[in-house]
Amino acid sequence: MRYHKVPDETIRRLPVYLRGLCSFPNNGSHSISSQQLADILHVKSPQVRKDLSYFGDIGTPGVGYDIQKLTKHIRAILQLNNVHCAALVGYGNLGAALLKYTGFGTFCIEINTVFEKDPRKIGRVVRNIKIEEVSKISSLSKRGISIAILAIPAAESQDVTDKLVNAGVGGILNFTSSYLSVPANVKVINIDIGVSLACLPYYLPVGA
Amino acid sequence: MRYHKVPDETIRRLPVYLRGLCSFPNNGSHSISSQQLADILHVKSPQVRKDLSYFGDIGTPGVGYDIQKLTKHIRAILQLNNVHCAALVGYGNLGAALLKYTGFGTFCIEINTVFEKDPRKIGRVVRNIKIEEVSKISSLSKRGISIAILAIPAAESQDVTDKLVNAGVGGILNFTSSYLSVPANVKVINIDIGVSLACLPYYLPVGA
DNA sequence: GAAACTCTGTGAACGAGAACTCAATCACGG
DNA sequence: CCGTGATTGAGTTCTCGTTCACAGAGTTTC
Ligand SMILES: NC(=O)c1ccc[n+]([C@@H]2O[C@H](COP(=O)([O-])OP(=O)(O)OC[C@H]3O[C@@H](n4cnc5c(N)ncnc54)[C@H](O)[C@@H]3O)[C@@H](O)[C@H]2O)c1
Ligand SMILES: NC(=O)c1ccc[n+]([C@@H]2O[C@H](COP(=O)([O-])OP(=O)(O)OC[C@H]3O[C@@H](n4cnc5c(N)ncnc54)[C@H](O)[C@@H]3O)[C@@H](O)[C@H]2O)c1
Repeated sequence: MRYHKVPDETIRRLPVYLRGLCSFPNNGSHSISSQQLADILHVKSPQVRKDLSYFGDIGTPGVGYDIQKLTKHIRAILQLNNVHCAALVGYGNLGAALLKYTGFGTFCIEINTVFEKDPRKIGRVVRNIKIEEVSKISSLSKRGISIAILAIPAAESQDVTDKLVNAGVGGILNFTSSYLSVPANVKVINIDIGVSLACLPYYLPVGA
Repeated sequence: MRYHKVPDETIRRLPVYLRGLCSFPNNGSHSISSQQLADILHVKSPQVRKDLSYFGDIGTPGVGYDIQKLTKHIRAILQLNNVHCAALVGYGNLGAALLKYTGFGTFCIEINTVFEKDPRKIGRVVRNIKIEEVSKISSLSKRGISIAILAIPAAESQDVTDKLVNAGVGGILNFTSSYLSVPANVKVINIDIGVSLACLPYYLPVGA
């Protein structure tokens, strides 16, 4: 399923809608209006309608959106209907935290592969996953894994990225502070915690 | 120092510029052009000039930007000239990773306070920081701490946020998946790892 | 010291995304 | 089966941010 031209911002909101729908109190009614959805998620209701309208007529005028149908529809758009396996590269401070986290299941994503460079960590088993050495990255395509999470030092990131791309990985979540150079058909999403934190002082009252 | 009207996007790029300047090979030349800076950071050169021009004449035509002067200037804009102490709330998987991380020093930010709810963790000392109980949050204003990092379960986030705001905190880095309701003078920056990860499958080739 | 060259700063054009508005649509009750 | 009320979907406007283009300031060269 691919659609004409959908803003990236819309895609970013879809998982948020999904989470909102899950937590919506299922008191009798089977449907939810764009206004109710907007209230939960703290966006405006025209925003919700516009976002959803990119993907065809999902709602019914006068009623709203059928909760189950909408949920399934959003999952289909995001390709979250079947479980996606993801590979974690770098089992350090951050990598360990991500691996222990169980919340990605909401989005049908499961880390089931871990790569490391440090020989002392290779071979260890965490949450039933055996930590493998980085050279095994090339086997990702065979295993049908096309999502990777990068949690290694910045200096090594481009090198490992190239290996991931060669192994057929199509989406990378990058916690590194480096810019990753990838072919056009590979999607990188960056999370730069340091930069986000560094922005905060700007907004503080002067001298605080 | 406060400026007329600067786009949030510009502020978000300033820490990136800062990091780029630090890593710029200091081979003889004391200055750097908007083009060179743009190349390092993978943005366009007019973007760099526009961003910097919001804050007055920093560069010199025909030459570029004096590296030292520019660095100091950006630090001043972001209020990163003196060290900011930050409080971490929640010493779980993610909190522990953040506390161990040493990279925030680049931006003059230092986590020096940790709050927990779990009695088994309270009192422990990590990296010379004694983990305190959440009720101590109210003492933050006395200690001159106005930045907090939220790494606790979503269910508790609004409650703790209210306490932080009452204690005079003006900036919150929120790793929780909840929307935080705060007064207008408090800045919240959200990092929702789950949502970022959930976006990736959309961009994969269909059926991958 | 003038001419040629380099690079900044900024107003103006452009584009993307958010918010607004309203006609078309559907459920429901009489 | 038609009128009423609710709510969607989409065309339009508005806002924000990026890109462009060029005038002007500074530097170097001869
Ligand atoms: N709180 C945080 O932990 C935090 C905050 C902001 C940014 N980051 C960024 O996230 C990344 C990871 O941070 P961290 O704190 O977990 O670092 P870390 O040093 O604790 O862990 C890095 C791990 O990657 C492994 N590694 C190194 N090179 C590798 C390679 N080529 N292939 C596979 N594994 C390799 C190391 O052995 C180590 O276990 C860094 O880029 C860091 O800047 C982390
Ligand atoms: N990889 C990750 O760890 C990850 C990924 C995505 C999102 N998150 C989000 O980050 C947050 C923290 O995740 P985590 O994995 O570290 O969870 P965690 O359960 O490991 O840690 C939470 C910690 O917060 C403490 N806590 C609970 N209530 C508190 C309160 N009121 N005051 C102070 N401390 C309190 C708990 O005692 C615990 O130590 C969650 O909201 C989670 O959804 C984490």
